[in-house]
Amino acid sequence: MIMKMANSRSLHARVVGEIGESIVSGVLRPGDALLGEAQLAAQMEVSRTILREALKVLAAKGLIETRQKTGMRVRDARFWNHLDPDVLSWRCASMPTEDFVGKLVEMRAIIEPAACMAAARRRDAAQLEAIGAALDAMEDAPDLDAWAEADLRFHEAVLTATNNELLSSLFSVIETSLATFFVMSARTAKNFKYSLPQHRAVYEAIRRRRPNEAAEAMRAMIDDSRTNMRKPSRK
Amino acid sequence: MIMKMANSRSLHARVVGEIGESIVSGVLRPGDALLGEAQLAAQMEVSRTILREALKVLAAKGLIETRQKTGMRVRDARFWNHLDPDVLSWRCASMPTEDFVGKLVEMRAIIEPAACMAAARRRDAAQLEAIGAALDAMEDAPDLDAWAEADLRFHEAVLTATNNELLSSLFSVIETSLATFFVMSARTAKNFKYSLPQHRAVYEAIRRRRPNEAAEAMRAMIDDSRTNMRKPSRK
DNA sequence: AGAGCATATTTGTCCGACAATTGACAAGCT
DNA sequence: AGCTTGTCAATTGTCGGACAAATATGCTCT
Repeated sequence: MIMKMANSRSLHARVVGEIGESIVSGVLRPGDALLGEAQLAAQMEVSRTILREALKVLAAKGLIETRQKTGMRVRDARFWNHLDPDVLSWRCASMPTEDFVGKLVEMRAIIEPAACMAAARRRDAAQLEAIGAALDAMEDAPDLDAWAEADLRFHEAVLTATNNELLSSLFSVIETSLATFFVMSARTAKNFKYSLPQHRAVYEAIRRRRPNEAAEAMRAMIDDSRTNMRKPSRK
Repeated sequence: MIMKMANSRSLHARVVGEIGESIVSGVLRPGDALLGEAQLAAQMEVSRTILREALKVLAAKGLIETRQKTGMRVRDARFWNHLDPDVLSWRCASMPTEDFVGKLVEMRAIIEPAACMAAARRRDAAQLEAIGAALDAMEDAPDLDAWAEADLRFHEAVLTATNNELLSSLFSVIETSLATFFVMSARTAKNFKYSLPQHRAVYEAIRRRRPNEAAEAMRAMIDDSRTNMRKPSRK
């Protein structure tokens, strides 16, 4: 009686997740040798075929390297695709370090104001509408979950409105940063809409096609959330 | 007599490259259905096992999705991991469009000044030394190839000096952008060192720990390279 | 002791088989 | 007729075994 239903994902997805998380979270350190394919497959209770599919995916993300006879080793962190959505989420699976949260916020502070500027210049009507719809959903959000969902949609819509898919691909970073922020500030669930005016300011600046104002409004919003995240550690 | 040596890479790497490039370059359009695994494997002259390893990697990059019974389809471009080093390089394999080059430069203009600022604040002695070494190599470069190699190292060293691995992971974008620039400006191979003073200015600002000066110097350098890239199309 | 060789171990590749999923179609019921 | 239901078939998902290729290790011979 095996309870495989723990994760409904396909087998190889489960294996990728387990090993990937072990590596990114530091259980397996760079330079460590993974046991051979055969033993690893047995330990995970999958066939070698499936394990190898998973290993190829991890290798594509830069997490491991494999050479014949020597076996597989965890690569040094500087080779990892840190921007890969999976790598990011694995990194936050076990409560992210304060250090990492700081790096996420730094990325937001670099990306989002610049994205607002680009969006204010190049957004079309439909893209503005998408941002507005997210803003409305934030305003009508009955609880923190609904707010969080709409908030993510807002920031994604802004990225999309830049019409630069390289920029919008960075949404996974913003997503991870915001998700972390939500769990860290869950206790202050009472007035979770406090940042609505700031979001509205961003929307208005983009609507009126004012790049500098949009960037400035976004910068203010990020600064604000930065200080709000420091509060818990101050107590 | 099969000439497999065309690409010395392993089989699955070759398959990943071929299919990935077909998708990213537009030969296969989003929504297109790939033939079944069996036929595809036969067409590529590899076993289904190898093909499947390749497909999993492509799926991990967001390029394809696979469902039972339906088969495999190319996903919409908005799901692609545009920042994945492989995806970036595939995109430039067949002469990148002017539109894409513009997006690459926009990314540089966002990332690198911010990175210079962070590097000026947080770099340690060894990281400064790495930047300086790359600068020296640029100065001593005998030809364009040596210059290009040192130039890449310079920008990578700056990214590394930010001590934010998320930021340094964006090097693949800068790398692609610079590589494109080198091939587009190959004709002006005579005075290929014209940007040396600008690089030196960046180095000096980082050495003296002047964030704003460093960012400004980098901005000037990017603006300059932007105009130099427009020249060919002006004629 | 050093160079070269034999060997064993590990990954790379291939094959054939069966299970699971699910779109499509046909049959039957209301 | 329209809807439901059940069967079928096509495709991916998973498995195990087999052999090839590469190479670290240790042995042998000089």
